[in-house]
Amino acid sequence: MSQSSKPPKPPTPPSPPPPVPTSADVARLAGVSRATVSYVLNNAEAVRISEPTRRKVREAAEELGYVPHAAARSLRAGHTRIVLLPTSHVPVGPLYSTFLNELQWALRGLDYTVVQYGSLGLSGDEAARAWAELRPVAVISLGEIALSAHNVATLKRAGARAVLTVGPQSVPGAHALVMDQAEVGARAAEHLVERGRRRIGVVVPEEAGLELFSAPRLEGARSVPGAEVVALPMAYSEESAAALAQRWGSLGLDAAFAYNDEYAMLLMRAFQDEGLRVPQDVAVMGADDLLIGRLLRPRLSTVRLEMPTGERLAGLVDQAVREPSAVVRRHDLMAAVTLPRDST
Amino acid sequence: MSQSSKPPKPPTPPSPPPPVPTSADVARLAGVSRATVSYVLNNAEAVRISEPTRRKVREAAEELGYVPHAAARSLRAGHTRIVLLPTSHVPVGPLYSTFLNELQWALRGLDYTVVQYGSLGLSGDEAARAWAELRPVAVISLGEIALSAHNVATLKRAGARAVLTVGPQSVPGAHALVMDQAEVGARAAEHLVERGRRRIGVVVPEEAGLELFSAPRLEGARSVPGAEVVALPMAYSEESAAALAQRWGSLGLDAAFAYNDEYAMLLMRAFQDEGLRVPQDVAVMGADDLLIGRLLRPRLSTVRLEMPTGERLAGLVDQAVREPSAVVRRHDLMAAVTLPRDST
DNA sequence: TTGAAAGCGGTACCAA
DNA sequence: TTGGTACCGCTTTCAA
Repeated sequence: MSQSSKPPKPPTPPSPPPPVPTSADVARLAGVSRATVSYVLNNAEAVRISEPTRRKVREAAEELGYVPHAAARSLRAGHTRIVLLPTSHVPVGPLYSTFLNELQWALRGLDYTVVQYGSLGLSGDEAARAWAELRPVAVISLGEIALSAHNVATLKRAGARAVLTVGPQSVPGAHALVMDQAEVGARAAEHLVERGRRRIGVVVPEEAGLELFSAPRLEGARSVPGAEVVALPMAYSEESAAALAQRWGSLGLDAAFAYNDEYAMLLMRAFQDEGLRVPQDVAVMGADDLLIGRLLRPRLSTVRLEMPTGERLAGLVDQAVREPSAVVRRHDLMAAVTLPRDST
Repeated sequence: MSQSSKPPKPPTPPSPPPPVPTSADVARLAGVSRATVSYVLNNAEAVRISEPTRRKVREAAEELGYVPHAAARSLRAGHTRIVLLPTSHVPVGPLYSTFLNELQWALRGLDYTVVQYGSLGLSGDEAARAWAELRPVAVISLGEIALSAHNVATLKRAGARAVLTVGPQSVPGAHALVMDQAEVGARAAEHLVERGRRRIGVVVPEEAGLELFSAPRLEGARSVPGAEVVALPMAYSEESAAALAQRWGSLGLDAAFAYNDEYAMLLMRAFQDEGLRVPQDVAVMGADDLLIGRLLRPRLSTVRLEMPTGERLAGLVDQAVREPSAVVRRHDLMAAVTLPRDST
């Protein structure tokens, strides 16, 4: 651009953001080559660099506040250490939070970079594409988005060495840890039948995104001999619970199995406000063994699904990444256990 | 490698993973140049490509299952659209989950890629470096990790155009949305004093990672004239609550302000099991206005901190990214409001 | 012990 | 309307 004339500047080009320091800048400042910088900062074993040089490089990097560019690095390397964890943040409870924590911790210990990718409102195809763009070495789908075989293929073609699904159903091509939600429903219904109940209302959340869990729980309950099951839609609100409790009498039911302990709590409260006694007039059962269940009076009977530890899952991921073919596509089933308390 | 001899293969080199398709592969298959592929797939406005060519390219991409490489793209572009959301998954409740959902949704609508980065167990420095490697255009710290001015500088030098903090304290260099946790404590104590209580026990969680919130809440309560405040450590468990309830009589207190509604619920339950009447013998106050607070009997009085909507925060981020200098470093304060119910 | 240079995948300028 | 090509930042042979 010519310096002789001074064209009117646009309104606010205040300061062109200062350029991000690169390894070339570090090299220049330290008076060495970019190669040397790379060797020093990565503690390359295969090459001996003199101590004075190392110091110079380290100081230069420090002075400039140099941080390597992950994208450039992985582009060159041809692969990443990213483990992608899709999340769609349904309020799924502290049990799940704790598990996520463990998992992230363990994966970081294995030198993976855990990236949670919010996929709320994306279709399976859109989500899979978006994830594939990041070239993750592994994807762990916790069942919050329904993944098709085609989606799994997309991810694998994009270099994913492992795709694990933890959810109600297994997906072709992926290593599946099947949480059999149907078993949760079955255990609950069996318990209620044992307690002499026959006509069971199963509370199904109206909230979107929970069908993957709630539908199999309902079906599981239906599959139990001796149980007559009625599906009861209910939202996670006091109003909805109150409405359900009010028409309860006309339903002719003697037990309720709620989607989880939180829905059970809402409903039990509403029952009590209606003057219904738990468990005499109506038995109430929850699921997931949340802490609140033990604090309620009567204490809430529940069904707990054993989760794998985060560490175990992290190990599974790592194994699959190292030897994708060695890991035969097992279906690890997680057991559901009944915890009888006072509400049934 | 020679084909004439057959050297013993290493145990399991089963199939070298098939290479990930690149835009060059698409170009080859479509019989065009890489440039053309780029134009077509990005719907470049500045260039007119014939319809037949477009179709050829699209079909080739489809056939190969081509997905662009985000790292390569952003390397070339010199910037990303990544908004980094550090998470350390303390079980912080549905209020927060909902907010995160809104935020992610709104940011995606603004064409940002939201990446949650699990930073559990990292120091501020380690975390800032790890984040900086991803070259996010913006970072939104929800206060789960204490960010120093130096950390903010690291991020900015790495190209972050906006660093927002939402938390109890403002950080130099960052645009801060200050959630004044002290105000929460103050509101609670004021309310209790109004109700004629003087000696207030403030429940402080023993769980790590909550100090950033709990300490200011305690101090806020201390600052209220007429209130004598005693700090009471308690873990999020029935046992801990029961132990506290047992020694309550010896403490000479007439009210409890718990860290949040969940801790309040635990404690209230333990009080009742000890035969203490709420609110006659002891007033109990929670915080955060969780749903459970309304389900308890007596209904739990609480203090609610108004969160900004996810959409508003997303807008703030976008504005800061577009015009970093235009956004003067405001301190947006979020108000705390008291919700008196039956437990006080 | 250190440096020069190629190349990872994609974009955009300049020519044709 | 399309193709050739330089370049983004980093790692890693290969030479010196």
